[in-house]
Amino acid sequence: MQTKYKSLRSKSYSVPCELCSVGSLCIPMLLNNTLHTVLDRKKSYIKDEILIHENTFFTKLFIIHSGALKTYVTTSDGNEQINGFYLPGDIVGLDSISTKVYNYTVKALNNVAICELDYDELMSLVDTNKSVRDMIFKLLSSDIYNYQKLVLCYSQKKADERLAYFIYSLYKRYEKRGHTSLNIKLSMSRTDIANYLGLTIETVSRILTKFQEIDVLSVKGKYIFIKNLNALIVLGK
Amino acid sequence: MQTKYKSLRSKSYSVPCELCSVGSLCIPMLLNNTLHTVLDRKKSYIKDEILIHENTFFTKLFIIHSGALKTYVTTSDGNEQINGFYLPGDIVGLDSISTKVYNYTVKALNNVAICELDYDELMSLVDTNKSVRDMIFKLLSSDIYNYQKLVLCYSQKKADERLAYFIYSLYKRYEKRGHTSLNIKLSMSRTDIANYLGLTIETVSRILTKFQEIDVLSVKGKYIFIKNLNALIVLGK
DNA sequence: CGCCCCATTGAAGGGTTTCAATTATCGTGG
DNA sequence: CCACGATAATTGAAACCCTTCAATGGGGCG
Repeated sequence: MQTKYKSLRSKSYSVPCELCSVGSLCIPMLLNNTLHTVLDRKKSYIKDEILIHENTFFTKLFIIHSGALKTYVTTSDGNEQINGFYLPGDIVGLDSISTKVYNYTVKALNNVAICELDYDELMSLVDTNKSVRDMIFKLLSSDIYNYQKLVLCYSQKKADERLAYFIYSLYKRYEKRGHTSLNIKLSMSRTDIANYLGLTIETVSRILTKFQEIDVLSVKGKYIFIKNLNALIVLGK
Repeated sequence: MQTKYKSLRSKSYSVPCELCSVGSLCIPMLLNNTLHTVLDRKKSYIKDEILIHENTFFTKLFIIHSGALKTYVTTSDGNEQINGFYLPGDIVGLDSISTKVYNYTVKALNNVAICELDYDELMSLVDTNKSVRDMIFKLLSSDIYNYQKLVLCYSQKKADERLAYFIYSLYKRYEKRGHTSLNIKLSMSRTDIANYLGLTIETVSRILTKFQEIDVLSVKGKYIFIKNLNALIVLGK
């Protein structure tokens, strides 16, 4: 089943629909042909294209099928402040349910395929389908859980711990979607990583060389090979 | 209306039920007398009492009526790591919907009055009542929104900015619940604040004296008076 | 009143940033 | 295909911020 998808799509990372955030919602609904309106499948955006501008009106959630996104806000001094990176299977926009607007700009880090979920129609689905309801609650809740862990990460960890945690979390997010390779291709620049982690690009660079010196990673441009996963986990906390 | 509540309860901070997180859910439901089972109102816990132990099975959400809570996990080296502080109107446990267990220990910082919401019964209410459904979604979503901002805070801010942001966010959380006083009584120790902010107690202390020297705050033990709110906001970012 | 814990203050050390220079990589055009 | 320029990444040295270690001060509770 998974191989079938792999052969059909995804030269790089993508997620078989069965492993997507929306999980059971997606495939069966499509098969039943009941929900074309809710789920607008696989819109494509090219690298650096902006999907959503900060503060525009919230209407739909985005689920990444393939590629990667970043979200950022523009600070008062005109700089870009990255909120997060989103990988295949991730869902973007859950915070906007409460604010009614998108709280950040969403930009494609490379060519992406996106499934778009109309929120209002999703809500009507929640009312009629308990498993959808439970899935959405679980999605929201696990997002909170993940953010809580992220807050701990940032409030407590030093630079090298942050970076180790960041790389390991990339690995784990891919793993959860069925990609267990120790080779990771970074979709984002060092500048983006530094910005996101609240470090300088120089520090990120220095730590990456340090991680190579102690044989935890092998870094070549945007490609990272995890030579010692356990050590990386320990470094990340 | 609000004054009525103020006179009835709350020597220190508490929230009139109309301003509680559950908002419209709480009062009308009780008045209708339909939902005694969902909402177990105003259980009391004394200072330092543990409401919930980490990793125990999740059954209900906690809404604070008066007093304050802290949540923490025990790290591998046996130390306490504080996740957050909860004030009147706040809701605790939303992350546990996905994990099915409580992800931290919940402890009373002083004598507290708590409303307890059974999750399963809340879900049946979600199915029958759209405004409840919307409220819960909004609660979950705004929690995500707040955590996103918190992640930005911790990943980017220096020690003095973190502390300024922390104090201002305390002020704002009280304000949202109807307490606009510039006098804040800290429910937690310096040690707790330092732990939570990922700083040392010495740094917290030094920054507080600095904030006094520049006439932003006046600090006397657990009491903080905000002398210059705008300056505090600027310092916090 | 005295004890203990919490908070404050000071000086030295370590980690991160800043500034500056060099090297590597990518896309473009010849 | 190579050369070139521009951008991204790496490396080094000094400055700054926060922590660590140590000592002192203060407030609450028996």
